[in-house]
Amino acid sequence: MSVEHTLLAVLSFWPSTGYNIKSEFEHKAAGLYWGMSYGSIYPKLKKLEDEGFIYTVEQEDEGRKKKLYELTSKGWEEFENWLKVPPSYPVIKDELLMKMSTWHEDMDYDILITHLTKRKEETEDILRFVKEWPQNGYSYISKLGTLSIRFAEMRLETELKWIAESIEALKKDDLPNGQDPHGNTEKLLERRRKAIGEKKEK
Amino acid sequence: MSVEHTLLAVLSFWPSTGYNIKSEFEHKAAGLYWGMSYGSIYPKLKKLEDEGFIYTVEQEDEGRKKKLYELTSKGWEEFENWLKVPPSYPVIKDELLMKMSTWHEDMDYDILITHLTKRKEETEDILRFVKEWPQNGYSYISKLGTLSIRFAEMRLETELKWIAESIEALKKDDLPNGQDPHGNTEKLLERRRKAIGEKKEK
DNA sequence: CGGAACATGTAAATAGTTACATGATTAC
DNA sequence: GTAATCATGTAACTATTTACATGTTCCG
Repeated sequence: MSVEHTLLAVLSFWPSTGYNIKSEFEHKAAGLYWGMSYGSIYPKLKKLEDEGFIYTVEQEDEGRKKKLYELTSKGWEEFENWLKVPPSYPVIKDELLMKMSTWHEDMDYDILITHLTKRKEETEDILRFVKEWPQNGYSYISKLGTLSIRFAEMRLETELKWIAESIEALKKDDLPNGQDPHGNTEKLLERRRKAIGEKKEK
Repeated sequence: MSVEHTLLAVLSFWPSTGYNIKSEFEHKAAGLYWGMSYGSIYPKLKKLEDEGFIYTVEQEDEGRKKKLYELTSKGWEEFENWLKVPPSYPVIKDELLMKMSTWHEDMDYDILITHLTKRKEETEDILRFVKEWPQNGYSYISKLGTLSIRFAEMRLETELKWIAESIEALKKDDLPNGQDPHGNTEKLLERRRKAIGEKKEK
């Protein structure tokens, strides 16, 4: 998914500066938008301007000088054509799931519980924000924006439910049965013991 | 999140080849793991070997010659230390949500419904896989793997529920009310009309 | 015997972040 | 007056993908 189109999308709401775009992304990272660094934003804005998708509305009058960018007709066209292109399937990179699914039985479950607890708190924070956002009285949220936020909300609630279940299962040592037709759990632990043992002998 | 640690994590299950690692990632993209290209995998495996985290177990005997990589004691240590590091918050890049939340009222909702319908089918496919995976009789899934897969399942089910609700709302034109204290919806449409209009005059 | 899948790798291009440089304005 | 925030930008680095090159083995 291209940074360029994300910038056009943000500018479609209202004319913005590079700095402002970055701040927008800062806490609205509930899965609807995602972070970009200045090192990406400024060069891309320049590129989009050179290509005629956006233009600058210099604002020197009110206080600070800043470069407000606005969509051109070409920019609106490009943006709307992009909206019509079927979106690619989302990319989710969740280190916690990766770590959890590769955790092995010779490793302390308590550390995993700590990871889950930390995640619980982070998720609760975001959920709190997501719930208040459409009711704070000042943010602009369109009808479809509300529908999108509804998804973020549902997803976060599902996550919290899963975290609670998982911590419970880990604490009670009441884990579901896996599927291990070839005794891989034992093989893994054996490979590990052998590898670590060989080291000790040296 | 580093590719190196992901490779160590995959190799912790069993010794693998570069080619094999890539295939593993191919359909288990249910959010637990994510894609990597050969252009990333092979150089990184070499690097990990040079640094003593993995070593090759040449397999010329059975059929094709291939380089099986296995963890060294140093590799196990690095892997387990990585597991203990608190995971960073997941990154979700969902183009559909981005498009939906920036969709505006002068654009045809039918196209958005098409996007949602496509997403529904993709999600159903993955959910089907995720549900069968721990019961197919041959894949190795640890107890914690089952717990992780459970999350993928819950998340996908939530997504389907939201998609159904959203399509319904769009079809009936029964959308939730947004929050627009400054008349931004009208401003947006006005800016757009003006931009497109200016073009026509030329 | 030919095509699909297995298997390894590299070079060039592209994408994106980090760290730095610079300066204005606002709030205390 | 000084620290925080607003504001723009670049250079160097790091990461990652794409496209290509090359060869083997399995299956029909």
